[in-house]
Amino acid sequence: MSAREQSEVVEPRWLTEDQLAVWRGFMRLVQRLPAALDAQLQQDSALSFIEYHVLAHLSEQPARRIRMSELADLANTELSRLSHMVGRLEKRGFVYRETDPANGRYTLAVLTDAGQAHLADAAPAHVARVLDLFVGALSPDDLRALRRISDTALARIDGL
Amino acid sequence: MSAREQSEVVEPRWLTEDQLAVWRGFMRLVQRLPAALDAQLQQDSALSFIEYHVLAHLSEQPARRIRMSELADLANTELSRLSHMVGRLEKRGFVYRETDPANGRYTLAVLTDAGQAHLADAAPAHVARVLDLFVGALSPDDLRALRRISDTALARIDGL
DNA sequence: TAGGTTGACTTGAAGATTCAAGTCAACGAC
DNA sequence: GTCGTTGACTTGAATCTTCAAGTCAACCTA
Repeated sequence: MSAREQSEVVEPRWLTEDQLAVWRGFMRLVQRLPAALDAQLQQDSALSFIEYHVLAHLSEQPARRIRMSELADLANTELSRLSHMVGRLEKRGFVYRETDPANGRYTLAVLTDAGQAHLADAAPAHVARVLDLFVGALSPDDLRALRRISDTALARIDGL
Repeated sequence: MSAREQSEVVEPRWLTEDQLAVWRGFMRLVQRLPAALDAQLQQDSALSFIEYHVLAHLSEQPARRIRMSELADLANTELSRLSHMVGRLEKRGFVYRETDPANGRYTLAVLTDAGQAHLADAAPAHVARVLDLFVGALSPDDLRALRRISDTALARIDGL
């Protein structure tokens, strides 16, 4: 690298007024929508939004079990956080862990009947709120646009 | 309310396959985009995403000061969380508090020169990442769609 | 097959957020 | 003017998340 390049000052890039307005609005949504869903779940079912998703993803797996690391990816969380969280869900009897019989390096999280039942209790009100607050307002065009926007951004985030 | 109504079972509502796919993708974005921005800010400037926004909003206010409750709204957080957060920023010398001289019930948060300087240091890399990961990929149509979607959802959330 | 490496968790402490109370200034009713 | 009420914070404890280490099984590699 040349001295010229080393000392080069990168011109700061900024958002246009329009971009900034959309960005701020979107960030408002990004903070407030999960908070609203959390509040409903917490009140009605004593679950956080992520705990709900952990149970929901588990219930969709064959034999209601899946590796911790895969579950962490599905639930959009780090493994450490998931480990603590599953520990708490385990104490409540909703989940238990077992070493993967096929490979001792992996741990499987398993949904219990009590966990499945709790999820089934929680789901209707949660889904209703998702529809009322967000998804129900999306037109087919909105759905297409949002899918495209999400996919593009997620690809960029994965590429970090 | 009649006995008929009291015992009425509400038919559960569910998401279509298409809605569910979009919703899951969007929630993935909602969790991962802030995490990616947090990581960059934390690494480069020892600030969380919300702390950054607190400083940014303060710097835009006349005399770089604003009521705690207004700041909480702008930063999309609860007052209690903001109070703890401002306490930490205060310890670092980025902010201080004073009772509103116009009305003793209010507290003003004030951005210090050190806070302003820290924000100015942090901003370019943060804005660059916002552009790279998200805003830069949005077409004018995307911007319009996203603004519409955010506004609709936020109106519904506010109406709770 | 012993020794080192990698990947998948787990753990405990430190730090942050949430929840439920508590404080305090201003206001309104009497 | 005193008394309750309201609204805007603040506080401390409980809970949760993050960070840095630690453990352990499987896999290389010599």
